[in-house]
Amino acid sequence: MDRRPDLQGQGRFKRRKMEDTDSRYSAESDDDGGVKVGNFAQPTEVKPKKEDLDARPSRHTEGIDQLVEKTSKKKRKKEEDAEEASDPYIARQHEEPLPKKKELDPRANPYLAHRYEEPAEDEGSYNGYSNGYGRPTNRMNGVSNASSLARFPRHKSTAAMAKNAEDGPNNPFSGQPLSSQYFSILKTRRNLPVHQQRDEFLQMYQKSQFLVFVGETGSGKTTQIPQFVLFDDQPQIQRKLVACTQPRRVAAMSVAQRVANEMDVTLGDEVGYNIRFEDVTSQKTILKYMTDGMLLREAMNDNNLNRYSTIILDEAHERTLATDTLMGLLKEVAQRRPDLKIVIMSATLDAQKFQSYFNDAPLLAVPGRTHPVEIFYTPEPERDYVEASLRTVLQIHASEPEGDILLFLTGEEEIEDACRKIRLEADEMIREADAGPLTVYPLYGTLPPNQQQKIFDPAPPPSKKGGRPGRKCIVSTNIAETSLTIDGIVYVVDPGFSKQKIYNPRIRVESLLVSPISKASAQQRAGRAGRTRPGKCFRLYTEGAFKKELIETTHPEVLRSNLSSTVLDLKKLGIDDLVHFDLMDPPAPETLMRALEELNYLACLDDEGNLTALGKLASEFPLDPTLAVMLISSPEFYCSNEVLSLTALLSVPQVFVRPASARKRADEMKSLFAHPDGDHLTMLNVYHAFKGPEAQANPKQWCHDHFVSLRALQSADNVRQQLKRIMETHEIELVSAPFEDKNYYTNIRRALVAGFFMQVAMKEGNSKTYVTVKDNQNVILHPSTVLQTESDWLLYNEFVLTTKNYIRTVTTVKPEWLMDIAPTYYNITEFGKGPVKSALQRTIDKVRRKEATKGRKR
DNA sequence: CATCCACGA
Repeated sequence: MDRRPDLQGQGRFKRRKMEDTDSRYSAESDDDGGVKVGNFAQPTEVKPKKEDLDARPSRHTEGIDQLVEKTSKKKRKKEEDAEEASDPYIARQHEEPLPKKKELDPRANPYLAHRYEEPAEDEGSYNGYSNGYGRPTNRMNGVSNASSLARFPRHKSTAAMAKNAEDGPNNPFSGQPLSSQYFSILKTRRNLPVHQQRDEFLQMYQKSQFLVFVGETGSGKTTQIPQFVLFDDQPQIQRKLVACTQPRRVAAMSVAQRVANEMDVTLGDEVGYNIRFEDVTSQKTILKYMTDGMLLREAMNDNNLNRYSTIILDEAHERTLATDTLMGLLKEVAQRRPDLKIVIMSATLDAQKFQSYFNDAPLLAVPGRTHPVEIFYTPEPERDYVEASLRTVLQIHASEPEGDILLFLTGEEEIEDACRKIRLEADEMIREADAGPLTVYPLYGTLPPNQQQKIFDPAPPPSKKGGRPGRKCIVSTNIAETSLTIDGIVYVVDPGFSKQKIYNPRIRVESLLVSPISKASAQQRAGRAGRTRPGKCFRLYTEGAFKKELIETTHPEVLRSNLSSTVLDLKKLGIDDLVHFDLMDPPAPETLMRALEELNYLACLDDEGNLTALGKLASEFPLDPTLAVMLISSPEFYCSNEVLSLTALLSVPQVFVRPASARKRADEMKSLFAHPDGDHLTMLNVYHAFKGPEAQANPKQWCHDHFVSLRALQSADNVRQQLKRIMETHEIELVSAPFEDKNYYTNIRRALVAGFFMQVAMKEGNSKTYVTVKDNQNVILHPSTVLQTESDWLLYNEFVLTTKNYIRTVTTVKPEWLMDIAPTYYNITEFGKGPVKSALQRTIDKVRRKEATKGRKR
């Protein structure tokens, strides 16, 4: 462990100039109806000035105009102590004698629950999903009957030729007669802005391997460009496909459906999509929409992406980890495969950066089709952005013409709180000032889907005939910035903050921080007001702050994340020389070093930084390396069935639900499942109970009654099946100790150590604080833990840095396990003097004494 | 006493 991959000399941050962009919002006069919203300066034209982009993640926390202290949270009413509830699910500690199996109430018996029948594999939901990525495409020469297309010269076609083929009478790809619906869609398609530049696009596409395509919202790029490519690239001739990647699953699915309609084919035939758990493609497929993560997975088993003739990366400006990794990979693949064409599609802001990254690729820009949005700034900085946003929303409701409101806040609690206050104030306005009705909806990712759907309900009608019109106000996290589009929004209120992930490689912690947004984000938010008609955006900061304080674009994820998973991916993608791998924004060398170090400790990389057998195996799993290593090691601990369930549970959203209205009952229900050794085993108890006959009789009711999330558990089931299949493919044994075995739970806790030995904290003296081993961070238990006893050593799943340093989802472990299972990491000579070292030394001494006693007895 | 932005495999 003394040799580490040498990372010296690669710590340069790339700096690239940002050019002026053309994306600005037109400013219109402020006199519609003579209504002026007080407290706002005149609308101003937005034109970002030239600025360098510093590639380093911002670690500062100061606000936009000034550091805004959040209003102190209302102290919650102390809830009365819950009555001692009887505990049918509590797992017994094995020190106690076990009751005989027959005496157990089946409902109370987690053992019976854990031996649930493995459900028959539902092929339907997987649609032939297979692990064999890059399987040969045995497609027949699909379009022999499409005469109009057969004459197409590959990579020499024109818009006129395409138009001719599109005009029918038969479908150029399937040969079938075209429907009347097709021709009606075709008419609207030809009105899209991109259509005007079809020839220009084709010429650039034909002459260059890389092409950067810039199109604003409403240009039609996501649906049309892949079709333009299809006519010219003719992937079916070579039995290849055109891929178009999306950062999000819903987008991949819905766009594929739309394009299938446009091309008058059945979804899954010529046009399909591929997301995790769902492969809706067939031998016929020539255009495939997919998530960027999915294409990355495929690339791991097909390093040259040989299945594809053209790859289109859509929404590249969002700079997800997968997009960035793919871009770096495609730069290399392009050299090995001169026949592969690559189109990068992005919003305007980053165009030049993409161009220069892809060897000065040609750029084509197409205007969007949106309505103008007036921007208002506050003349003075706001001290409290939550208070200011409430005031602004109410002011809009009081004095602006009809139209819905979208307010951006940072998190669930803030949003729910704001919704309550707006409702209260609005009711008063209706009573006292005859204001129109106002419906307020919260919106955030963890909200159940049926409640998320409510935001699409129409605004309320006037309360009486001829009364003032009603409107709706949506209070949302960043989810409404990109993932969800709500039509009918006319007013956007933007306080200028969002929660962002930050990674600190020094202490290996990812944390969420309320931070100022970027100019790009602010523009995106404002744009949400102009989807259906001209709108207004109220920014709760000064114009000066916008110009001077906000960074141009949000730092890409690759600069804000722990990269161990990405580094493992890159190794599997055949990138040997990470140091010279050309990422668009190279991460801090310390981050890369940390990732390599972690993977080395996990034995996924050897001391030379090469992928080990374990590393190869770990990369087969769609999991973080820690979880993958834990899962792969679990048969050694005779509990791979259980660890498989646990891994699935740790990969899905929180299983426990705790609605504000029923916190006490939710906590009571949770305590029914509590295991004295911690949260991991508690989650396992929930899962086993969920798979038991009582819960399966009516899962929805059972989950509701027990305050657990049906969605999360079903999703865990899904993940479990996928992981199980991968285990079977690679012949990783599925084994369990009998539940009566006194080591049943100990085995699982020891297996946890095999992956999470780097995430362990030790108790500090008699206080409630813990200190993480090696990184020496002071941490406390997250309030959600079920742990009652104060254990000296805890293994944690997550380090959550919010108001305090929390460790969340914890399990008690023993120091002798740590040294036994992870001897390299717990090599005592590598610890500096301190409480951890002394504690480890005491453990060694204790073990030695025991051995000695044993020896004498013999 | 007190509890996580959004995605993805």
